[in-house]
Amino acid sequence: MSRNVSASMRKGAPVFAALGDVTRLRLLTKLSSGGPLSIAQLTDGEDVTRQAITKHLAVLADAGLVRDSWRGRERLWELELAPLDEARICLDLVSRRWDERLARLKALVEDDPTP
Amino acid sequence: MSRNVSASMRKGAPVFAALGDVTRLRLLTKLSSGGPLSIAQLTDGEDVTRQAITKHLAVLADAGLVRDSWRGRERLWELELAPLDEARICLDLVSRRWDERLARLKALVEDDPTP
DNA sequence: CTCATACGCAACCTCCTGGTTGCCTATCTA
DNA sequence: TAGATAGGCAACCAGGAGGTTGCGTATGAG
Repeated sequence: MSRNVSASMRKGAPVFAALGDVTRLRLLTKLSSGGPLSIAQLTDGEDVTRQAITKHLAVLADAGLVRDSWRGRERLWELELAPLDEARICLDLVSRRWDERLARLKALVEDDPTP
Repeated sequence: MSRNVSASMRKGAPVFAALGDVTRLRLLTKLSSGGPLSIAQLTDGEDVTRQAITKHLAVLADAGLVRDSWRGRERLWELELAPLDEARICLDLVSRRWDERLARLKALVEDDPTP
């Protein structure tokens, strides 16, 4: 296990899709160092509407990358690291297979002085 | 350097976007262990048209994730690892900031027996 | 109590994405 | 040389993504 490529991909793809937008990445970095932040706080500095930010947060939440909670009239958002690790695993999977293939090729060339 | 968050994000976002599709991820894993492969070979086993695969490859190429070369009438595609590393850096950046923040909070609580 | 603030919901718009089909060209092979 | 194979190009389509505006409702502050 952990070698199940197709499962790792199915987990990774939605996360990557969520990460594939500059605005959303910016939101994540804000959250990574900024504690739980309200939508208004997250919108601040961005050049799109609060509604747009809300939608982006929904996308991130669908991918499991953020979690929300209410405090009074504020909706606070917090980072969730687990999916990021999942994504990293997915990247490593591809990189490792590539390295293994290179090693295999190298072995073929070196270890075989023609039969 | 390497601490420039916004630059890392601008590099990472297009890569993530390219990775955010199961078909494309599958293509990458095929390429990661399968040497340079032709479009026909990459289409084989997939449940979409050759044209669709061609478009996916174009997206991957735009993100720098694959490279192509011609051999006769075949167009061969090969994996390119560099952008994957870029993506990993981007993930690490977020994770690290999060960890640093946690450490900061912990220090605040522990090191401060109320003034 | 009143008003500003923080947010949700819904409608709407435009543009991109993923996919298809049809047709045409180049190359390999029998 | 004829036919199969590998691929490009262009048109087309449905649906989703990202964004906006307008309006309504809680909650907090003065």
